[in-house]
Amino acid sequence: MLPPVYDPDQVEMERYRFWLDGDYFRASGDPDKTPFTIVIPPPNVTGSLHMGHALNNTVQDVLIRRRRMQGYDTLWLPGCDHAGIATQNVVEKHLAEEGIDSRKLGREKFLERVWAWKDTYLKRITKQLHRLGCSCDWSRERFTMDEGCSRAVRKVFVDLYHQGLIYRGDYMINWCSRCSTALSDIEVEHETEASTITHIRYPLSENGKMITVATTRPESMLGDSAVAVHPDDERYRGLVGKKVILPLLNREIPIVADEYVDPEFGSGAVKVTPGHDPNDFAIGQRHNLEVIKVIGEDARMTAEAGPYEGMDRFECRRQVVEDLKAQGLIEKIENYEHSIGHCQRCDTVVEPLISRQWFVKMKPLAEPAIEAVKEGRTSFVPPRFTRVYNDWLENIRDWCISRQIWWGHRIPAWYCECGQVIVDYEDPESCPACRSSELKQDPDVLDTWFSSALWPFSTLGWPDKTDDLEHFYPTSVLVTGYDIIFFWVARMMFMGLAFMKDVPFRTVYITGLVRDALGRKMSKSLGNGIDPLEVIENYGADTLRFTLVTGQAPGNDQRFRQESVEAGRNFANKIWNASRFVLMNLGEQKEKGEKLPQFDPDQLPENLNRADRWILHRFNETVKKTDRLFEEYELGEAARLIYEYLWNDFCDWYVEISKYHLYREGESIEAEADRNRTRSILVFLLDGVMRILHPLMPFISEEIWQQLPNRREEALVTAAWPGPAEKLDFPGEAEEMELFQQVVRAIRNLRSQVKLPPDRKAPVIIRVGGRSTAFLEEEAHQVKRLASVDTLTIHPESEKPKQALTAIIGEEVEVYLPLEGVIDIDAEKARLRKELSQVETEIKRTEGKLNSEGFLKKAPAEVVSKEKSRREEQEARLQKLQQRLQELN
RNA sequence: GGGCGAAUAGCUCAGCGGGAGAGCACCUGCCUUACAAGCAGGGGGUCGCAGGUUCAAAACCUGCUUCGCCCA
Repeated sequence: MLPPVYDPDQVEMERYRFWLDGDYFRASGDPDKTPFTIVIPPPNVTGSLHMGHALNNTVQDVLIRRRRMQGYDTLWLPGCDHAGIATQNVVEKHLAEEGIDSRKLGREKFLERVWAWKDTYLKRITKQLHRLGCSCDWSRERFTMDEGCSRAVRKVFVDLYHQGLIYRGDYMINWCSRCSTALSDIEVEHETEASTITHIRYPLSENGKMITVATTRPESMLGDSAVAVHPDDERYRGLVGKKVILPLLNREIPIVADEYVDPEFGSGAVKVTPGHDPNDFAIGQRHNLEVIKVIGEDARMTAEAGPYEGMDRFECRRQVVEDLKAQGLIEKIENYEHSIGHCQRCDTVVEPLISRQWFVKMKPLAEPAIEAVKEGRTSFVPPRFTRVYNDWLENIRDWCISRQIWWGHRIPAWYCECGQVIVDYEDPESCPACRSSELKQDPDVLDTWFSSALWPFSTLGWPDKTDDLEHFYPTSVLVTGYDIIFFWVARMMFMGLAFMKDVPFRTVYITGLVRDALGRKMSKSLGNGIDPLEVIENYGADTLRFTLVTGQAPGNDQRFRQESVEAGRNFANKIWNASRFVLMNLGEQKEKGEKLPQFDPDQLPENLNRADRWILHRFNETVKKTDRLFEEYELGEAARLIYEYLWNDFCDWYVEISKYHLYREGESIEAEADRNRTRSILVFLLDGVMRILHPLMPFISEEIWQQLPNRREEALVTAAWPGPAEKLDFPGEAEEMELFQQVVRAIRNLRSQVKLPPDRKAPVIIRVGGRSTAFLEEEAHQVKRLASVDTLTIHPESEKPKQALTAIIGEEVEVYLPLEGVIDIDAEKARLRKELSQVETEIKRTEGKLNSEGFLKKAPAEVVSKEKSRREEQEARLQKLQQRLQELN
């Protein structure tokens, strides 16, 4: 028999093995079946999975498992990303710890080490996804640098180059001197920092009069090639075209007029450094200014910086200020807050500089991507992220794709000494222009996101025309965090549209961040990250999954708290024990290996009792509602609904009620029929709830389901998803059961007032009128059991005993708990008064509505009649309460 | 500067036009043969503030405050 406490450790390992052995996760590729496809956001091979991955992959697994049960040909395609800069950094650091300098190791040897690293971590990540229960089709696993994906990258690069959408040139890029590579605009993170702004005086050549400019980067003045003022600025009108002497270097530079200058800011004159500022670069182009590079790739000053050559950029900043001060050229230095760019990967301050790099021309690619979302061919959940996507694509700048690192897809461009550039699908042997075979391949690699952008089709076999590509593209849903809408979602969109002529996915489901218990972002530097594997080891994967899903509303951040995990663990244990109860009570047939009578919702047995009908009704409602919520991606709400049904309806009421029937003595045909019917319903309900629970908590549900009798399918993972059944709708019984529950609760409440323990049975008298009499009499045996009553009297003319506590339920029912001893009259009066005032408030509210002409005229009829019956009920209660109170006085 | 989100019970959060909800915490009583990771009962809220729309607002609109995020 099952142990009384659920032990996920044992179950989960075995169950995952069982699924793999049964090959249940493999997509058939059957062209006659409707596909449902998700490609995994490939985790970086830098390390292990964090809580964000756990959430992201849980959501995907939930979506995939439900569709699989619904009969779709589901493909969840797994894989990893080579993560260029990130991985190179990690491996370099690792090697440094061994005392190895990567640069000295050389490109080939270094790459060998990275491939080895990749193998190790890929295995680790795969194992982690297994532990989480992810039902990926492992036979189709891919890696961004595998042969196929690399071919896709090459094809896209060459095609875009030939279309003129990829070009090479000298432009302002973001440079990380620590990673020693160029970065794209979005790999730079801007942080507002407290800094200073230095106001420097530049003397005019002609008369030595001063013009003041302000800068947050004084060292950049060494690279100034002009001073700019606004063309309409009266103060400087006469000076445009004149020259100033650049201090320290004594270079003569012009004063130019440019619309870009804000006359309101500072003195209205700005220094122009085309070599080290994107805006200044633009001004420089308009005025044909010299581009002077004073800061080099190593973050040290170049020869152009004259006496400052070789100095570190920040050291130079101090020195320049000091030297200017000495010459009396500093007007003032003010505290100033401004935004400073940092490398996303290593946090080093990024230097804007001019460099020869490869770029993707974005406008022509972005437009179809904007259009596709406008037309609704791809939509965001929740929809507000559409704007984030649009705004970015509408203001997009060209994408710098070359990186000066080793780990990644090598740029397929060769340079000949004759100056010819060769970009081709195959490695060239000789120069088509001069026949020389002295060709050098570009040493750089591509931005990691270049290959990630192709992921939805490169993984399905593109550029070959494969069956998978035909069947599974476009994919159904992409699940990802809002932090990579720009990096990844938008780029997959335009690449998919450009090369597949269709969107890569129909829906983009955006998840929020998983934060720590205090609401802080989990980070390595803070050390506040929680390892999902540790949670799995302590609580089980189902618990982790349930915790993450219930904590989650689409697009919103969530906090990860120990208490929530424990709540999830308790739920898993509750499921386990409810199942134990059912399995332990299947009776003699089970032991003899005989088949239990099967409950068939299409052919309902005649002897269903009220509670049976009620729970079937509740189950059916739960199926309907959760299915709708899953459809709307409201996974957290769906999980909550299942939780409530299972715990509050099934366990707290139906299981308790069923005990009466299961434990019924006797060999009579009727008693046996009663037992068997109850057993078959318990099994049916357990089977059903395991099905709707399976996507959320696959391990425990499969484990329990495997132990059920009457199984028709071989595994829950591929068993049918339950649909709503009209025959299970019993609204009448549902309503009656609600009153029944109220009566039981009322008795329990009265008992609790006088602290009667459950083993002290007591008599109860119920006075009841109207329709409720008959059914309450029918359920008397259950009321007695559930509320510890010995003799229960139910009658329309029941009199209240002198010494008794009273509860009033609805319009028709009064419950008396007679007390032979002394009752605390004051306490009872206080309780009734409190209830009275609640009823009065309620009546006031209802009256307010019903007295309003507007309400009667404009509100829907059903709302009005609901309010009316509510008022009647409350007024009946009011009367009874007043009467009881009077009796006590 | 522009945009987005959050503000609901002590805590963490659902609810998003028609009776204020859950989990945890708290108080009371129970080891009742599925479960003490449990059972039963209970207390606790001018739903951030101010206007407006509506017969009806926690929910919709406008403004504001506080916090957080993204973009420039």
